[in-house]
Amino acid sequence: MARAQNSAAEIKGLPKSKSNTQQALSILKELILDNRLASGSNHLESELAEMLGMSRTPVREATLILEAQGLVEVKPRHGVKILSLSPQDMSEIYDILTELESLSAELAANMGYSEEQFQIAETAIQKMDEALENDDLEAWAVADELFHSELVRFGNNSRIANIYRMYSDQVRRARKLTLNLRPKPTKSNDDHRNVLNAIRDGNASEAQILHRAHRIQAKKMLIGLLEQYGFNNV
Amino acid sequence: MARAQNSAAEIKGLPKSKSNTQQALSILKELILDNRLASGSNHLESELAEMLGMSRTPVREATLILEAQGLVEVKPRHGVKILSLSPQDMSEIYDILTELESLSAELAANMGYSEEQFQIAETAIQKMDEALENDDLEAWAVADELFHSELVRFGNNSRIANIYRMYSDQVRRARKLTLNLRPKPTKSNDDHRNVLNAIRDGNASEAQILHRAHRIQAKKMLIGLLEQYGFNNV
DNA sequence: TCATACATTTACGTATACATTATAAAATTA
DNA sequence: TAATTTTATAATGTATACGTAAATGTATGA
Repeated sequence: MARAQNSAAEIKGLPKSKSNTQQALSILKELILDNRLASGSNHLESELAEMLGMSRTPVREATLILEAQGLVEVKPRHGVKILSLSPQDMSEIYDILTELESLSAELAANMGYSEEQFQIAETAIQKMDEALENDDLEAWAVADELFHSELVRFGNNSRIANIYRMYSDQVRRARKLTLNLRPKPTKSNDDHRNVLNAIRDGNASEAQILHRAHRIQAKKMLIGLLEQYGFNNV
Repeated sequence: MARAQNSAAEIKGLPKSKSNTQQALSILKELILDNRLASGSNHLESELAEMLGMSRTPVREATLILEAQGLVEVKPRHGVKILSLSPQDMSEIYDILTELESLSAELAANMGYSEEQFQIAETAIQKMDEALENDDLEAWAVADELFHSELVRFGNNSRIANIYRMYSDQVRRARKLTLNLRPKPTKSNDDHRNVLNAIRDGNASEAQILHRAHRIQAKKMLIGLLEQYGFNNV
């Protein structure tokens, strides 16, 4: 049955044939983030394997990795449980990202990057402006995410980048729900610009303080919405 | 060959028979942290499987988890590579822990714990004092670690606790090397006491600031030693 | 001698078979 | 009926078989 090798890729129309384990990983992640695998639900290995058109082995490996990343819990005999994202969970994640991104901003300011290296971040900010003018919140969210990931990259701490990557999926998941409920993020754009300028100027503590403030603000807004609209188990 | 089930446990004399995957995980972790699997070295799955007295399957699962935790890198055809802990790596880890522990201190101060709940932390500090009097650095390190883990527990953020757990192994690894080189940690004890008092008093920003300062100090010392004594690849 | 093509080896990725064991259902007893 | 034991079921954990492909070695020709 080695012919089933690429079936999952074929079904999903994914680009290239990574290993089945990697495919299972990204597909499952996608399903979880889209809430097509509902939070709190349990799924047997064999069930997932069948769904993905591969054997249990790669699925099992994928779930173990997902567990290490905090997206699921593997409960022997109950299948893998999709963990939920309560406001409490989001609060935890936001707190962590606030600290680590702010630190990144601080580190970035001390790195002394050249103007050229700010290109992507600069573009991201511009795109956010454009998106706002066009009332295209989707595009805004994408650009916003790009800015944040650039910031983390500037921090030059690979472990922070890993942690960020780990949680960014879940942040995206929460954001998806609140994107159309939140006020127009005009202030966000200003915040970003100020942070970037502080980094440019090599003003580490300013960069850190500004970014932290921005994050705390964003958290308050998001958690408020999640609670208000009762997304208790996303 | 299902009789090989517990052989690994038997060999190592471990407590109970968790799954082989879990055993492989903890044994490998131990070997890595003790540097008995040298940093930078590569090991084939089959080699590790034989060493642990089990088949490739659980070993493979364990290495995937270890990879997700950042201790190894799985390189197809080259085996799993034991990642090294350069001063740069330790610097990254310390930076992260500094932020997250300081945040924990801040959160802890806002939680309003009762005196009773500080029991363990209080004991830890006392043990650190005793250990210093007896010049027992091992005992000091154990108590110090206990204090830090209590602090993280107080923060009441399960994800921070996870991250902390993930890196604490590596911190221990580095500390092992520097424990006898560092100056007597008398100031550390004072620092801890002050942080705990600030938490007691519900003084969040003070707790945060004190702990951050403590951490930054510790980092400077540790990294300095690592560089000075040339532990470039622990 | 060097480069290139071809053959060989071997480690990995995956499927599958099987052993183990937790759960639930059934049966027994008080 | 309720509690307890037994049995059956089914899902997991593990071993193993095997195809595939990467890395290495070998041979050939320039």
